Amino acid sequence: MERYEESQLYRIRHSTAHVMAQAVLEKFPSAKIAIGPPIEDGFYYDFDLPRPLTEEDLAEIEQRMRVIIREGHPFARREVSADEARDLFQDQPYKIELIDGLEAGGVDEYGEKTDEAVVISTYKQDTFEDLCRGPHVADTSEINPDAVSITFKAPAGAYWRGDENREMLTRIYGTAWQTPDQLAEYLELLEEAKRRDHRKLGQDLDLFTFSQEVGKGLPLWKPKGAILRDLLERFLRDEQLGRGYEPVITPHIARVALYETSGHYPYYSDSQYSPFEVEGDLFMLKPMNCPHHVHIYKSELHSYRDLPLRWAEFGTVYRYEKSGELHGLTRVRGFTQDDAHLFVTPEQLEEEFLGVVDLIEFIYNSLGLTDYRARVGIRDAEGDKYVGDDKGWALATEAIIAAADKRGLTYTVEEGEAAFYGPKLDFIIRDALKREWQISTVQVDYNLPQRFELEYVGEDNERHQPIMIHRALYGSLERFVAVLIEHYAGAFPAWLSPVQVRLIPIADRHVDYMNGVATKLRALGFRVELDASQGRMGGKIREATMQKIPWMLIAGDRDVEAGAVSVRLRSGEDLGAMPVANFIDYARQIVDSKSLELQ
RNA sequence: GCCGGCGUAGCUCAAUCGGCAGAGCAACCGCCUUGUAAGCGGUAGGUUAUGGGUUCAAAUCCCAUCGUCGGCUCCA
Repeated sequence: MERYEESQLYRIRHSTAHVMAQAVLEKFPSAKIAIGPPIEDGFYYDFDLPRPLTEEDLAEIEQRMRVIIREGHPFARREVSADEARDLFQDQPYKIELIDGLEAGGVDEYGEKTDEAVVISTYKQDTFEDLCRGPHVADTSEINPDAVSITFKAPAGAYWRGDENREMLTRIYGTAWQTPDQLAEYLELLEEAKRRDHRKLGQDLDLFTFSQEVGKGLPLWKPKGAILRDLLERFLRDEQLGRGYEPVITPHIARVALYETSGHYPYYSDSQYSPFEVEGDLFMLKPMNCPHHVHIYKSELHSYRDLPLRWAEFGTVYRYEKSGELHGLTRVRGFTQDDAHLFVTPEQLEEEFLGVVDLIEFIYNSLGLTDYRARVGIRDAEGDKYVGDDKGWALATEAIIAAADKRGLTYTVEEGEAAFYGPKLDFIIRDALKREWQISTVQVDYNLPQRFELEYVGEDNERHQPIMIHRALYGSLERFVAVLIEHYAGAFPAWLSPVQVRLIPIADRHVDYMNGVATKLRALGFRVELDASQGRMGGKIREATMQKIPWMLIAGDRDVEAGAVSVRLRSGEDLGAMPVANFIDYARQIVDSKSLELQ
């Protein structure tokens, strides 16, 4: 496949960014320009502007861009010396800073390191010349003015060079495509994402809520959301039991000293809540479960015959997130991990690691999350944020890559993505809208066992150090539920639906019959609601459909007489009348098999 | 945390230039007794996020705080 960076679309977007900068400078001649690269699905350009932008400004700039594009200006490249460049951009302090950097050969305009000899080049279209390494289209006529938009997304603040200690600039986002149809399709995708937004569906479907008085970033699970989450927990818990895991339970606070030993405290101090004093000792809310589990291990002497130990806990942890970073259920200040720690011998490492990968893939497939990729996160060169010796890191990294290869996973290796105590294998799923979410993680850890002096007695009667595998499949339940809500657009598979069956009597005289059906279904474990409210059947069908309830069972005189129900699916499909017993057989099969379909 | 937008009934939204806070849905009460995506009528629901200021008069203008949305950054 053609690399995005080499595609025509990339050049179009990069060039449109320049056109936008020209239009902005025409409107605000005193504006300072920073950088304007193409990004996934579009581009942006950062400006230092004399005043905040309004919607009218954006519309005006967009119109001006179309005019510039239609005029058909060529993009002219030229190479300049650093001094020439400084002269050219003497009124542009951000460009000067970039030029200085380029001259030093350190970084390119994206702030990335480069070893190549740096050639400073500019591109000029019409009246606008920008420091840029390109590439660009040959002429603005290659841009379709009707496939460009900058009004589709609000401008936003962005720090110069992403550094929160530097100037706050105004970032204008744009998108550009080759045809207006592609633009329309993209905008439609954004609309669909809005419709699927878990925050909106969470409210519409009564799953969860937030309260200012409780505190931001602290989700409150309503009954329908709680049952959904509980079903996911039960599903995994049962599966884990069948795979030799044992549950453990640990409290929500611990002494600060625990995290000093584990090494978490210094490394993650800015995402932890302030410690509090209890009887002269410092405690804190637990930011992670592993040190607790480690101490369960330490509570007795283990034999190699005990290993592997697989201990799992749905452990709630608390981490400080800056207020501006909170987002629905995906970024919260307290969340529950489906955490587990495996204590293994070196000989068991690969098999146990593969066992975790197998569980991950089983869960994904069960939920219809079939589009995912793996990522091996290793430490980066500098590495002052890591603990442990090189030998342990090398062993752990080799083990992960060997296991991933054996499993036949396609994966990428990315530097700087490791945990502070070890390398890891992450699973990233793509949801129904092709958005990526990092969900599962498996980590190999030689360090915590060392820091906590864990041991087991080997066959040789000597003390040995076990290796720990940290793993989470859902990651955080909150976040996972959010991803599922958006993936399914709120229409959960029947086994996960908070309400599986809505009973709709056609007239009041059918309510008694429906009560009997409800009792029968509930006794079999179905989650059932009877809509005995005033109103027409049509309205009740509409209501149940909007609540995305899988099955609507409707009964009037004909059904009562026949001991039947008329079955309608949320998709609108009418399965017609069937004896209640037949519906039960059919629905049980769908639910028990965790089918992703309703028939 | 920072930049910008927004905050009106449980939900979705209206209220012209600063001039009587309103509608639909939901809730509640009735009527209708219904056959596959909204039957009809009524009742109730508000310190317009909070606090201060300007004004004869503030949902509307100004300041602060809180929340929220879009980003930046980070995410064991």
